[in-house]
Amino acid sequence: MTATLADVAARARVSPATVSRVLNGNYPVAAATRERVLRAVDELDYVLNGPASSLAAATSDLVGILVNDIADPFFGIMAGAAQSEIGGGPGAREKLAVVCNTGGSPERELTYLTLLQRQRAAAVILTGGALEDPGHAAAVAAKLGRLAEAGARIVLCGRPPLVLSGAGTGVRPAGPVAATLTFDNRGGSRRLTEHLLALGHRRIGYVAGPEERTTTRHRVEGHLAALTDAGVAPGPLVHGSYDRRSGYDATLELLRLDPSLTAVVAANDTVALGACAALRDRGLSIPDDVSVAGFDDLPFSTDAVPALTTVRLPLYEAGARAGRLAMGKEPVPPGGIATVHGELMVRGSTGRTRA
Amino acid sequence: MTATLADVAARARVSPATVSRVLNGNYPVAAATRERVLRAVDELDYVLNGPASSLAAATSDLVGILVNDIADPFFGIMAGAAQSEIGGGPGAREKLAVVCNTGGSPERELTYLTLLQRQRAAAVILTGGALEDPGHAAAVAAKLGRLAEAGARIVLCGRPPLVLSGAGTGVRPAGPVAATLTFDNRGGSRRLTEHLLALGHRRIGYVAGPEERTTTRHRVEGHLAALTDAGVAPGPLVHGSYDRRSGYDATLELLRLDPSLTAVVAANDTVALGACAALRDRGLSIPDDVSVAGFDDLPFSTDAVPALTTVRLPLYEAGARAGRLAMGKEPVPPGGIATVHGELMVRGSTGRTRA
DNA sequence: CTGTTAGCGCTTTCAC
DNA sequence: GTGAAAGCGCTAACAG
Repeated sequence: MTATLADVAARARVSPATVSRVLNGNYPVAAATRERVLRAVDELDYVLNGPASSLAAATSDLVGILVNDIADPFFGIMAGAAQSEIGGGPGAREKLAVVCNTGGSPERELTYLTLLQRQRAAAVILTGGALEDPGHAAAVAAKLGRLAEAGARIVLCGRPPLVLSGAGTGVRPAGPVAATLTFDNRGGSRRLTEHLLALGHRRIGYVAGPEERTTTRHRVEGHLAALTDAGVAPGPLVHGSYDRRSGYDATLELLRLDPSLTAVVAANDTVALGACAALRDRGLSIPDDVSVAGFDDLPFSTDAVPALTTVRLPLYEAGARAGRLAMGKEPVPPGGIATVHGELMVRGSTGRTRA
Repeated sequence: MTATLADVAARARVSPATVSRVLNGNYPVAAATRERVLRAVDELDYVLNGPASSLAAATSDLVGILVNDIADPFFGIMAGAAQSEIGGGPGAREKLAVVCNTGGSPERELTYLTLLQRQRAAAVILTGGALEDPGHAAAVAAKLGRLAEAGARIVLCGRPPLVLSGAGTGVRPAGPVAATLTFDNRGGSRRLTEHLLALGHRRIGYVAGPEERTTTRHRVEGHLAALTDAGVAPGPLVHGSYDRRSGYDATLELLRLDPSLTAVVAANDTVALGACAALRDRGLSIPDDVSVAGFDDLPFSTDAVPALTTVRLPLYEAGARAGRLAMGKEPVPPGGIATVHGELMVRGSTGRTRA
């Protein structure tokens, strides 16, 4: 039914090998021959058989991008940026950049990794925070090891460096991960809280992300570090998921735990939006009664009313860089690890405490 | 290096054929034998070679989901829902649901379709509005035809039915598309504008989406139909892209074209957010001076201040259904086409015109 | 620059 | 219920 490379060869009166060579463009072929082959391809409406070529070449043109939540622009922005650097690059053989949504589930993360391994993926990019469960971390590390062995380039984006288990003896190889782009969640969070402290806030509630996640922990740590340095006692802290509903509920709980709160720091912008809604519903004005701050600086944060004070993470740039790293189009940073810093964006949702 | 099926066979002291059979679970194998094979698989840490198996079986377990903008939750929600119905279904052989971001570019849409065809994808889901360029539409239809011929199940989600070219003679096959889930953009838009008319608005500006897109046209048509029925003259209309920036700029332009506007209808919620920002910056209050309405009812719309009046599209449900349809887990609707309706959500951003 | 020759690792009749 | 054998369609040496 479908035309094969042999059909093309016959029609162009050349050998299959020659057809393969012009298709892959990785070998000198006479212009006239190439012309003839290309015409035959066109006339037969021929499309290369991916599985066959992957099998023979022992590598595929699939690049997997794992995200925790595809409906969250935090991941969408990174994934889209990475994809734009991978797909349709002129010259090189077209790569198929695909995003896989783990939904934050460890099992699905492992399943996707296996599926990608099965497809002999050329590269895998893991985005966003990791689960801190040791068992799962080991399983992921092992899977990545096998992927890397099979030739896949592994890139971490917005995720802390892989901690290699075993004796921590001096110099050791970078492990299976080719490059890591880690976000300075701790530092960003710290600066954010320092900003609040500078505005006079002393009773600060914290709506944290899901427990056992690196992102959650690092942001909390930065917050606490700022408080400690200032000699201010930590306010109430409630965990939740990364959605507005969770921000809403958690803020209500925070208010219950400490009605004298003057500021709420949220795990991210989405959560902060929920926090704002809860405060409004309680009749509190932002920032006059309570200041609110988020994290990430997603596009909608500017449009919140009042606009959200937050920490801007260069998600697009980081995603694009991860994509280039995965393609080997950019040199790996020294030590294999680069830290991406956030920028404090002070906007209307935070203000001085009342006199 | 990597273990092959033959290795597993040797270790389990059975033939490769038997290993294949237990792995695919599509053939009777003695319990004891299966047990032995599974153990060998485990011990060798064996992972099936996808390309090899796809080549031999002439079909792969890849399912592609095409989206116009992965950073837009409109697509993220649908894609995530579809993926959850496809990936990791117990029993059946694990499928790899992957999302491909076209960025709204026709070339990339075609490229991804070719890449998916090359991989011998088991199914392809196209989400969101289509470009109305006849040439491109024909190219896409042709590609889908070839994909379908090769055994891929094609599902359209949130996209109008494929119009088959050629003589429109009576009964004709459904074409390459197995099922179409189309959104009633026209109807939803119409009800939204009727709502505005009922509130007394007569000068309504419209921020439309990108030109030459089905979604854009249908929403505009519904809006105009409502106006026509009410004998109200259309207000100014400006085209833009589906982002907040575009909504901001377009709204300013609308205000310039007609300073007496009392309402602005936006192409979608994101655009509406930009519109709100523009109005506020102009010192106009919502909805006292100008009412604003969006479309889609994305999660953040409830949190806008005031909360956005919009048309709720059941994106998650539609995406999930598309996923099931792609897997053949759900019967195809009669005629292959099902219309998904939107629900008018009246919230704070629209109000009566001033007396 | 081009043709020949082996497989790549798996599935699938067809026998037993 | 299990094994043997013949490819699936392509790439990659290796010659020429």
